[in-house]
Amino acid sequence: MYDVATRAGVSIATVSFTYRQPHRVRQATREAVLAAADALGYVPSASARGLARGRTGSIGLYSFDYQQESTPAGSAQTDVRHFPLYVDEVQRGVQLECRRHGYALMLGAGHSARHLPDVIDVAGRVDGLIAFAGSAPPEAIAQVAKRIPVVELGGATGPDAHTVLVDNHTGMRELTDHLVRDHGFRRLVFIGQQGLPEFRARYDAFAAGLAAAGLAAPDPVPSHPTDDASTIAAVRRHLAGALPDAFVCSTDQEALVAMDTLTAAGIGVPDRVAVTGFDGTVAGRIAEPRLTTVRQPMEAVGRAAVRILASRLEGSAPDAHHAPLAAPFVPGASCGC
Amino acid sequence: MYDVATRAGVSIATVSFTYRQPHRVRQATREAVLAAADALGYVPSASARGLARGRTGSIGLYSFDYQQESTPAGSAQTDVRHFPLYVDEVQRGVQLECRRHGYALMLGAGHSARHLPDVIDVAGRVDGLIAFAGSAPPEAIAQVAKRIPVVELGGATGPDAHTVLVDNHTGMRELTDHLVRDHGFRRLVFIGQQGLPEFRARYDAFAAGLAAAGLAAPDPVPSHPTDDASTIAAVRRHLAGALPDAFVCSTDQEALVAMDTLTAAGIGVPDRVAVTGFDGTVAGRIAEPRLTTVRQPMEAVGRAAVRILASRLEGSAPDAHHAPLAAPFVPGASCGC
DNA sequence: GGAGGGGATGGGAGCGCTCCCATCCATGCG
DNA sequence: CGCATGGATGGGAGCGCTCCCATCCCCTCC
Repeated sequence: MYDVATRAGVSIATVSFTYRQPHRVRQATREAVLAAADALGYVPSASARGLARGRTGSIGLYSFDYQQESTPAGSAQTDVRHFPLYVDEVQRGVQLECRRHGYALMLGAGHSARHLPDVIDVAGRVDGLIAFAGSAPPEAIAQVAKRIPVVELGGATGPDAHTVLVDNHTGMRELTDHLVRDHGFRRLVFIGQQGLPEFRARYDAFAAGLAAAGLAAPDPVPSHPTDDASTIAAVRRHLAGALPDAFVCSTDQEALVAMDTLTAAGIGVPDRVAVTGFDGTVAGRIAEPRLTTVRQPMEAVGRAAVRILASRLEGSAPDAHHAPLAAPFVPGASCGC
Repeated sequence: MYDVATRAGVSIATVSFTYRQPHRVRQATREAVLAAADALGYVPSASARGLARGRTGSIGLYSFDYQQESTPAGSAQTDVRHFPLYVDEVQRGVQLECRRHGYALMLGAGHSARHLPDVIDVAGRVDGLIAFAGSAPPEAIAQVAKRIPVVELGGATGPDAHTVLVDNHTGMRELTDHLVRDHGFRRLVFIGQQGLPEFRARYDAFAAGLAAAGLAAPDPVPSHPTDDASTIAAVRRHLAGALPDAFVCSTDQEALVAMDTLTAAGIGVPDRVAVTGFDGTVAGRIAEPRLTTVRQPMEAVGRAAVRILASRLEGSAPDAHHAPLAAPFVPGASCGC
């Protein structure tokens, strides 16, 4: 910048103004500065700018560090890793909305190796942060939230905790009703973790559906969407005795793994047992059989998250309490339809 | 940091050392500092660090600003926009490899609205940049390349221009041979732009294939992968007279649009005309009919780009001249197979 | 022709952190 | 018991930019 100023015959303040408040600089001066910058190949330092302004102009997205390696070959869903997961589809929405608002997007992920930029690190680089609940320690997220606006996807709303509301209940209830009413299933097993509000909502809807049919809801069988081994174990546990009528999974990812596990064990889906998911990922859509699921508006979730941050950052009134986004039940073939 | 230092009863230098050179600080001191940081909810400023160190620890990815809006409903491939395109799949590779190396990833995109962070802007925030050829003005990329290492995907290699080499020729040649030899096609039309080296290589391979069969290669029909309208126009131009035997497209995206256009015009693919693509995107894989194409190792391309930057940034010797990545011919159903 | 105004420009103090040196302290040795 | 030695700290000068003020210059108006 000093060089540019020298070359243009102005002070560094003027160079700065040329970029930040162009209207305050005379046309001729502005052109001279830009010409000099061009000739010198001036690339402004975002670090310096960020330091001086106190804002970086970028938003961070912190997500899971899913498997680096591909699924072992041989499984029916081998290709699954090449299709966008829930996280990826939300990310797309975040990306698009960031562009629209003119924010750069900083990506980080945790839960694994050493060198990884952790959530605090990412937080230090951005004006606002979007994080998937469970991707980072809650304390860390809370700490960050005290400094910059944070949207925790799948988390709870609180004083300085924002989230994008999705109606997890209705779709799962419909799905459950469908299994019970239309298919006449009685023995349903629920697979999935209960750690996060959104997952609890899904189980609750499931349980409510069973209750409405006069059935007792079994406890959820623990499994974690990012840990396939846990899902496999959860399914295997039910292969011994009488097979249930259906495995209702908390996420598509788990449902796909479940289908794989069953198929590998020689148990046909949906012939001998139904499997359902939740999310509506591409992988589930092209799986064979096509997954019965509840489709979250993933891109919309990502976009909404950015909008919340943007309104926070720009001081404009937040969207008030927006209505939860709808997540419709989407019957596929994996339930036997 | 000042507060942390005060609270821990040390100087700010010691706080800094605690993070950057932990081994130089006595254990007890280190713990005191970390405890204070924790209690205070200290979030280090990456801007300040970046400014002081001269490096940010992040890598930038600059790509196309594809359509914000979804494809108009009603077309057979309506869903295509929801599947990862070439760019997305490369991005996945970049993301994964960045994580592995401990870099944060900064995303930017251009070619549209006003507020968008442009390539220079992104460049100012990172230590190294990966850009898709054609996503930003060549001069801008050249300018950036003078300051930080840049990998231009699909671009040419030069003095301070890196790129990831992909063998565009072999696969396209095989594809062409397949159409001519196995299907006996004679009238082939090539659709695609010629602006970038990789696209030229594809056309050249196509032309070489025809030449080997004693056929004259028609000039490529201009079309741009990110501008569906141009592709539609290119196809329509050939609907009047005798239909060609096949439309050989420069990218999957164009091939999908071509299929759509043909279907909409009542011309069955592959019954009345064959269509082929290039890239091997998910969208092509699940299209109906499944697209005959050449599959680029997209994730590997992204990973390789990061590795090149990493070696540049860390001073280690670059990978020497790596062999071009292979891009195999993948027959589908859209050619009539 | 001079005063008054307003826009254009320059000065300069930080922004929060890193890292080179200088300083200091605790040991071990003569 | 004094001194050399080496590791542990503190001081402080920037890193490149923004933006508040002060200054200056040119115009307009009386």
